[in-house]
Amino acid sequence: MKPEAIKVACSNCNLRELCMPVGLSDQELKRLDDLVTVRRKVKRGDTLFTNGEQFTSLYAIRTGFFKTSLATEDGRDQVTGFQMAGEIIGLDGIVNDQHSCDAVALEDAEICVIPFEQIEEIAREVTALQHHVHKIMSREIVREHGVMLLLGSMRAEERLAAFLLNLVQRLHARGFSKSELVLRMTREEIGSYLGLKLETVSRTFSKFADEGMLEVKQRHVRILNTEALQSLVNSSAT
Amino acid sequence: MKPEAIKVACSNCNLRELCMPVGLSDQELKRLDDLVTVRRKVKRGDTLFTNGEQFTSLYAIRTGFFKTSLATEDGRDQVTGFQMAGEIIGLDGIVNDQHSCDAVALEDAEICVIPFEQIEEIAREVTALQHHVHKIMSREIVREHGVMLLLGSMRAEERLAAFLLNLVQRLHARGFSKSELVLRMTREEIGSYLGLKLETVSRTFSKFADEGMLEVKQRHVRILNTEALQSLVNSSAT
DNA sequence: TGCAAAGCTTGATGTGCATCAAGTGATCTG
DNA sequence: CAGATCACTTGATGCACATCAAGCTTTGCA
Repeated sequence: MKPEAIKVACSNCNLRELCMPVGLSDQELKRLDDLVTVRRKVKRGDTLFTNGEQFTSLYAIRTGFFKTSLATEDGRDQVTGFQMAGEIIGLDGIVNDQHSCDAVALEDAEICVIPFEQIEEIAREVTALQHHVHKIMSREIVREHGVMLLLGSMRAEERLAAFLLNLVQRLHARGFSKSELVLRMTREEIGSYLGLKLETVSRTFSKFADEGMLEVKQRHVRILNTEALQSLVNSSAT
Repeated sequence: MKPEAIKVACSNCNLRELCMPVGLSDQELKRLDDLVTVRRKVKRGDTLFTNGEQFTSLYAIRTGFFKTSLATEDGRDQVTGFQMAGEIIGLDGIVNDQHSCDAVALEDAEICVIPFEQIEEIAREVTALQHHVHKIMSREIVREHGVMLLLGSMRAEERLAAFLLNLVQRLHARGFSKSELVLRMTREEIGSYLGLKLETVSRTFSKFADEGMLEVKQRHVRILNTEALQSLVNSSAT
């Protein structure tokens, strides 16, 4: 079955309100359906795009889980984000017409391919889409500010607590539990994102478990004391 | 003299090519002139906008130097960037219609106020402006990826070297020296940006000077060995 | 212009996280 | 399903940077 054979339309997508503007007229919705013509499956471990690759499209995640990361010639590797259903990736590619990071699926995923030229074309006509695109990009900028705060001023425990709370909050917004989650990434990937070594991540998980804040079984995490985690995050700074 | 009394127009601004799209027709340029109707002076130490303040406009820096920073209730303070002439600030405010960081002038500055609603309106008609706005936001996202790499994986010397090279490169693009610069910010602000304490910043400056890579007299810095700094940045990662 | 405050440097000491290392438990694959 | 690989945990040790402290220089303001 060719990808085109799947009925692809934003108007009947149950993730629409996550990745597209709401409150559109029927006519505007119809315009929107022109945006997405191709869906693509990405297997776990495969890349959606890589650094240096030509930029043509943004990608809306329908299912699955991604990481984006930056690799330098000298062997550094920084995970810049983890993305889940309803989130948009690829914004880094706009400025130079080529992607500047890698996007790798951490579990089997399905994504909507949204050619950026079409986004711009339709955004000129549909004000709500135009504004939505601006908001998505602004949101990413603000998110990264938060990561800078985390990397620049927090200690290991605070970083991991903030990370877990953020993850669970986003999952909750998608209908999952407020307190239980399955990590899709390794300790090393968490560490890379948080500016820590994998051993430190592991130790901190153990410490949280010892203190009764978490239950940790490999990648299964249950949060037992959200408040305690929260107060770790906004506590004691210099 | 009221601000309006100053002749304000992008079409005859010598910074145009830094903050606005190039290659426009005369008619498009005329449209662009509608964008900026107000210039504002900001004294050193004054804020251009603050966290929580309603978002209405982006700001193009004509002269002067700014820092943006994030302050949390618990006393953390993270400098998220330093901005100079030709750069645009305020993008953080779009997503929630209010600013999420503070922008403070580090020297007397003059900025162009660009109401965001007008940007969106004109961007619908002038494709080049639309694309330009997207690029500016994407560039900021990519820049922050770089900062994440720095904060997440570099040691103190590497961070400071990367910081200095970035600053001097941006200044050079504005016609200043490739090797000499005057820092507009304190050691503490540099430290906040780089995730270091001011003492560490100071010591690292001294170390670079001892090794003959820099000449440092307070805020006056002369780079004596760019290559050495550069090779520090892309060296020895784990 | 003179004093206070702010900014910077440098030294001594402490500590949070990295590094090195070894072993166990999960997961993949032929 | 057996062996190999990968992921994770935990302990011992080391080091880069933070912290604490003191003195110096520059800047700003009465």
